[in-house]
Amino acid sequence: MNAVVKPLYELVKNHVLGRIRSGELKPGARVESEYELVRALKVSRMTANRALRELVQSGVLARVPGSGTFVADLRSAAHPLQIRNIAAEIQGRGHVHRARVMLKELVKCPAEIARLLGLSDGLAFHSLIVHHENEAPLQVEERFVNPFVAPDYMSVDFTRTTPHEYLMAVAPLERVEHVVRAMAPNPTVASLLQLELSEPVLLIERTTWSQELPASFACLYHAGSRFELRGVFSI
Amino acid sequence: MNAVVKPLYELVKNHVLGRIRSGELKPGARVESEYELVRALKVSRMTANRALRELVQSGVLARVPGSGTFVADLRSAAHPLQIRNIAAEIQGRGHVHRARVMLKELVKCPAEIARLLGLSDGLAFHSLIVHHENEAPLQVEERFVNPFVAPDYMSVDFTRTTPHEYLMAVAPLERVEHVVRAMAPNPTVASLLQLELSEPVLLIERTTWSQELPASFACLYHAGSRFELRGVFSI
DNA sequence: AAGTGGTCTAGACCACTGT
DNA sequence: CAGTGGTCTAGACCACTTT
Repeated sequence: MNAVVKPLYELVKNHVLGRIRSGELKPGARVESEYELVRALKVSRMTANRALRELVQSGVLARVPGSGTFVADLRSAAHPLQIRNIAAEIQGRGHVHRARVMLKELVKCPAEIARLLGLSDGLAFHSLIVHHENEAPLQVEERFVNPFVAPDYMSVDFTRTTPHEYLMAVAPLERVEHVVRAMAPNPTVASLLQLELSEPVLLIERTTWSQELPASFACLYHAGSRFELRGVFSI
Repeated sequence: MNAVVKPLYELVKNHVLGRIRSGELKPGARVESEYELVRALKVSRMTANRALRELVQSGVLARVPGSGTFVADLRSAAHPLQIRNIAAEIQGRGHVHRARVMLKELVKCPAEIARLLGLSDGLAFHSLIVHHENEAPLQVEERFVNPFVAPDYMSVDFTRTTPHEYLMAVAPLERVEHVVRAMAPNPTVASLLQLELSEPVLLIERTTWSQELPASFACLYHAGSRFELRGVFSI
């Protein structure tokens, strides 16, 4: 096993995250000041500062100069610019990612998707996975994969590797296309995300190309109340 | 007035970004080491380190311990959230765009927005416009504008020029930040979009910077059933 | 061996908030 | 006024990659 030596600022982050996870600190509650962390954890102020700054960056905390640091209203954020995978996203927030594999099969897929993936026989790998953040369902990922691009897809353990990670490894992405929309969930998605049918869902449809071939088509469903997309442009 | 003093690490980031934007540094190219930046820009190593670390975080650079810092390969040619002009969008589909100006006023804006726009007195221009496609409401645009960036905002005829067009004309964009989410509409938005309260809405919150200043904050509401965001990445 | 990134410290000055 | 966050410095030690 790897005896992982965590950086000090990670320990500081975990100290704060622990108090939030345990319920001791609710959204809006005040967090220790940098000097309090310095005294309590015997770290330098720069280390405490980095820990708090990164927790702000990942959306866990909010800071008000001259006033204090507070627990942010819990809402997930993702970065469409970096095509990150959901597991890294969740772990970056210091939370636990768990994937539940609901389906993993070879199917004759709908005609529209067969056409999108350029499959003459319509046969594609199909997976349905629910990604959890701290045991709360965050994303339902339904994916159709081109067998010619990723022939070993069925033998991957998706509780350890996300489909996205696997696809990136076997066939580097050339092109990604996204469609984002707001919609009401269908009963299956609502149930998997533990939502009422009236609660809006943010859907990202993602098509990827690799080796000059359409590689996969994914529908990523998220609870509107627990997920947001963030992006930055700079010129 | 707003005498903006940029943090040193921002200047370091801009130094590197400038060399990338100009084309001097291509993806894969080596960037100055931390010590080189220390010597060249007369900053401390911690400052150079923070600048480079944040550029890694935003996907611009990649670092290899023991080796060096490099321009990241995966650059998005287009953003999922393209800077779109709703009027051009609609006209591009061969349809008729019409804007109804519901509000155009100078207001004391909410504290959070005043902070975002860097307004000490909290006074900002405020507009509320409904954009129609062939007489059907497509987007509700609520916008707060920094008077220091666009002092003539109140005299613009928004039935002829969109706020976005006007802002682009008077002050070229430097940076845009987006947050996208799915939500249920509030009664005002539902009524303006002619929606049931149960129909999901796609909200884009957009903050723009110009001339080194926060220029505007906009909430763009769209009927989930009539609007989607599209984007492409290429490598 | 020299260079590089990763981390950490113990100070410092500033602007702002709250009392 | 004391407390807070925001930034910055000039050192330091370490593990790693490159030469």
